[in-house]
Amino acid sequence: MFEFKILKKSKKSGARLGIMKTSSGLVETPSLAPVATQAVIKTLDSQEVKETGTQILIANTFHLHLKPGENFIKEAGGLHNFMNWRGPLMTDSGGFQVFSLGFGRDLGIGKISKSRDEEKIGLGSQPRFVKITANGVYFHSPLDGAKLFLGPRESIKIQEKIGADIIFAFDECPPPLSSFEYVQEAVKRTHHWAKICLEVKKSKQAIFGIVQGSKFKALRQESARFINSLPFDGFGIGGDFGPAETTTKILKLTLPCLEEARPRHLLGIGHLNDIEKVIKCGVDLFDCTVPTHYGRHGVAFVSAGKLWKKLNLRHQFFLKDKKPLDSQCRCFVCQNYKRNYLSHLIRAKEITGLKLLTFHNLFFFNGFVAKIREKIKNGRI
RNA sequence: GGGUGGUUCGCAUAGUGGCAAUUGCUCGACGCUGUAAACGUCGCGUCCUCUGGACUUCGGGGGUUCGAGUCCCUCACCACCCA
Repeated sequence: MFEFKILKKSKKSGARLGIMKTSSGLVETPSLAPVATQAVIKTLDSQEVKETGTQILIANTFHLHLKPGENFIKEAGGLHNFMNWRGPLMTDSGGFQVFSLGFGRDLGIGKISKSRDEEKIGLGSQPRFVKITANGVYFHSPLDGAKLFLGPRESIKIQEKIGADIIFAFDECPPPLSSFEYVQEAVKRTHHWAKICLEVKKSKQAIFGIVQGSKFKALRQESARFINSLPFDGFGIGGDFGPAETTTKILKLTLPCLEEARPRHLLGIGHLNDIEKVIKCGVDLFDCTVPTHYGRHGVAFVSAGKLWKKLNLRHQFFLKDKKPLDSQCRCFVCQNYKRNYLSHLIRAKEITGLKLLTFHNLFFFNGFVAKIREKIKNGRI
């Protein structure tokens, strides 16, 4: 069962307020999907994740295939039972690992352009440790080096066994330093794979097709039109969008090529700076590791008047700071603990420190998005 | 009193005669956007005109040597063993 209902469309921007119905419950959109790569939000249990206001999680096909393996999850009663998360779940297809374990690893870069880097990836380039072919991708397991192959058929089979409510088509996430020609080929592969994913899927899970095209407007639009022509339940928009300032430009050109009635999930974008901007472009869902990842690295996102700021609790300075992490925040961390203690825990590498910051950051991000939903409702954006 | 081993960057360590000198931790700075991520990169004697240069270092003092953290003598301290 899968439905998406748009409750309100903004008159001031492309923002939409909606409800996504899945077999496991509702998701108010726009929403953040925190990243539970290994069927867990690192440091938190499912009950705690719920208490952060999280409505939907995204787990990872590639990593769960390696460990514990989809068959174990299936035998455990599917991902929901396995991890005791009763709400909506998605699985990413493994397409991001084509990048992160491939060119991302080779070049030591993330998927977002940092500057106007020169294009280093030309047509026909291959990463060192990953081989990309027309039918799929050969990987080496980051756990033990074992060879493995993942293509559209494999990814879908695995995702069916894992059993999330929403699954993603297998795609290739091209690196930000790609040339036009390289991305063009990657988009072709992704489109070819998208069709296969739809053909082989037998389950009743919802499936989202992924739009690629990097920073190239023509490719983005072509990809959006193509993916839109296929009977996907929703859309993922992946890859990079060039330097920060071009992200919204590209989204504004891409999203109108997608049927309005189907939800759009922006893959892997969700710094606080980006969230409102992308929602105004018409994004309904997005996932991002920033709140959890930064939390474990000692950084808390907190209110600063109407805005926000980052606090790096690793700094000794905070050992003298007796204020709550965020005096405007109603989460249990901010109700019960002070910055001096949190800083101590982080500096002492205590696991509870990582947990408390993870909890707060997720609570903060979810609250941040909830406020944006309010703004759409009230016609303020 | 005798013997043996030790004394190197905040701590712990590596150092064969050519070293401002290893590694780990601590400390500091920075970075993390579909998680190879409780992680990574860099710095950590002093100073400077800082992709390089100058100066001062390896418990103290003396010696051998072109050159000593490394060899010799001596003193101090620490550890263990024997009285």
